[in-house]
Amino acid sequence: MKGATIHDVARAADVSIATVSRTLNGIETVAAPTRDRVLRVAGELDYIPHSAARALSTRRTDTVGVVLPDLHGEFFSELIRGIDLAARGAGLHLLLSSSHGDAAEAAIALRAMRSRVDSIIVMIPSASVDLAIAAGRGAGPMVFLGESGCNGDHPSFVVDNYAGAFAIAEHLAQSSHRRIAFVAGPSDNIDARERQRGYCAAVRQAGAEEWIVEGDFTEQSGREAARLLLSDGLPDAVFCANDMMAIGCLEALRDAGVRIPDDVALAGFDDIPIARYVSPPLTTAAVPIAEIGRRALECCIDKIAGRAPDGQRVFKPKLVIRESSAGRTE
Amino acid sequence: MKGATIHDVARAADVSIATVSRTLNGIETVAAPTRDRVLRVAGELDYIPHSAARALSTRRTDTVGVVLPDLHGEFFSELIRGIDLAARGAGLHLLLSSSHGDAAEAAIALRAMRSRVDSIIVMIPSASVDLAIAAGRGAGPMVFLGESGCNGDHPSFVVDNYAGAFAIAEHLAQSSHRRIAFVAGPSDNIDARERQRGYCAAVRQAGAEEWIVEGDFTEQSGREAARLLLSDGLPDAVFCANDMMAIGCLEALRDAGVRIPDDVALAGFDDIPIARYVSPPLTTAAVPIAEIGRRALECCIDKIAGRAPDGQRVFKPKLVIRESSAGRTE
DNA sequence: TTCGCCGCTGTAACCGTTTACACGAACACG
DNA sequence: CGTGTTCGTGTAAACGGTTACAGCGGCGAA
Repeated sequence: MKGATIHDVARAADVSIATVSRTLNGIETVAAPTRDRVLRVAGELDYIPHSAARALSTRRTDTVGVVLPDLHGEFFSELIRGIDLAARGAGLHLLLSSSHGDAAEAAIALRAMRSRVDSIIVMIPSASVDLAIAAGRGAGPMVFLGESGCNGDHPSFVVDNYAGAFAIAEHLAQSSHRRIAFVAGPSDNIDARERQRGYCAAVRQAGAEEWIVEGDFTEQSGREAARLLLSDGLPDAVFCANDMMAIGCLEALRDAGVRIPDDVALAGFDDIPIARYVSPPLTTAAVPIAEIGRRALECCIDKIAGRAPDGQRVFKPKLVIRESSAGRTE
Repeated sequence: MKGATIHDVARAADVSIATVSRTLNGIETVAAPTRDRVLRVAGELDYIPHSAARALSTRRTDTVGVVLPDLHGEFFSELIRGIDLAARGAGLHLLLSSSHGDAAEAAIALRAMRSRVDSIIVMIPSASVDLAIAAGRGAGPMVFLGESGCNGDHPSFVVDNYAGAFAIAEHLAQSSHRRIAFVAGPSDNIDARERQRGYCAAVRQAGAEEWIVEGDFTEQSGREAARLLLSDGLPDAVFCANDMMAIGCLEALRDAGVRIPDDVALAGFDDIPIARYVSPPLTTAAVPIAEIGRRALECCIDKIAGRAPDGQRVFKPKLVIRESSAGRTE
């Protein structure tokens, strides 16, 4: 009931614990008959090596830590799925933690993971990444998700937010929308800032004016932005810095009787699965979320093995045009 | 760089490792000046006890394992969020694993968790739960999610699928829909079977006929069910065994020019977040997913502490009527 | 025969904690 | 001034593996 130990196996197979260990780890030369006997006995006793004991001895845990700002919603679900896929393929375990957007909480989570993992995938929402780097020190190689300000001395997976946002804003401008509003993300979020930069550049290029409304990536803030726009006089198009805000915006505009895309065109960013289901389906910049997760985990594996260089891997989002912006043709 | 050990702290504070251990664990009587000195030194060295060593010694890992059929989509995201919330509140870590719906894979995951966790939350999709129970043996108390056939010798959190489905079908029947089709879930899934039973009872009570179409809980299967219904002649209402299928159904019907709820009323089950966003918003049976996750983890804590009885905790879903079924009033 | 080598196996040290037990000092009490 | 108690601390034995090193039998070559 209490789990067989290596000593139990050794006794039952009439060998020493060293031989059992060698057999089970596949390494070194163990005589065939001995090996077979050990394997048989281990199977019969349902022996599983105690992971803590092994970790203590080998300094490896076969576990990767994952620290995300939140676990809620489509985006993170998709990310975790990609990470899990790669992890189970490599026989690694996943230790999960969320920081609720708080850098201090993230630091605590990272510290707590120190001896529990071989490597860490971390996504820090705000620009204050130094705290995290300090906290994660000693927990093995760290891999960053998102533009995080670590200056190239760690691997990081980033999205080309500027290019994606530029493409979206350009697309909106091409459909003869002159007045294009932008609902921004949190000001301390680098991804959000880059998207705003892309928007500004495209709008300027099209000879239109910048029109920026505050937001914080939540559906609720999208709804509030829409109310503000409704009272200020509607633009021709609204570009929200992420899909969740676009959905909030969509609901509020629809409730106010605004037709999309006929009265106002709408676009988001990320291409979370919901984006296809809302009505009308949302134009957005598709980020390969699950693939980024998978690649990040593979990067951890490489880092643990000592290969894998530092520096950024940039993913360029794909413009996905759906009905929310495709209505007007002049 | 390599992480200070308890010996380093002991040496620096000029005490024995036993005193350091006692100080840091808060227990026993350590003289105040000694305690202060140890704490100060530990802080200066940024000492964090090695979790594997501690686990080996105490046989506790402060970690709870979570094994789910999948990590994809709204339902599991919400569930994990609830679990995480409770876990971080209790200072516990989360070891995550998905079984991809395969009972054998779930068993592997459970075995691998044996010495890594103090307790396990497990959701087994199919009825074959015995394999899992055998595999999880020795990994601490197990808590089940969903109707799983463990006959009361473990705690389990289940939804009253029968009552929820009955309520939905009754609601559809009350709106003078006579011909109500049911899109079923996988036949080896107990939740799905119970929902079907609830549907059948309500339809029989209303004096209508049973009309069952196959499905497997995926959006795709919902779409196929809709095509079948379109070719067989449409019913007055369609009740899908979960929201994802209802969404697939909705899309396919809408594409075919069917108006919802005017031509056909539609309902799902679960109340995943998307259900509110689709157009028209979906009538469904609301399951408190995140709360179930939270309660399951709290149950793990209680089980570890030796309290917490076995047996089922039943959650009764709440009927949520939205536009997809609210159209017709005769 | 003797020596060296090789293939296989066992012994024991180590990984970093917790904790039962022993021990010494201080102190109250008869 | 012994003796028993209490308080604070140290010593050492677990916990369950991995692995360097030693040992041993058999075999080929000198």
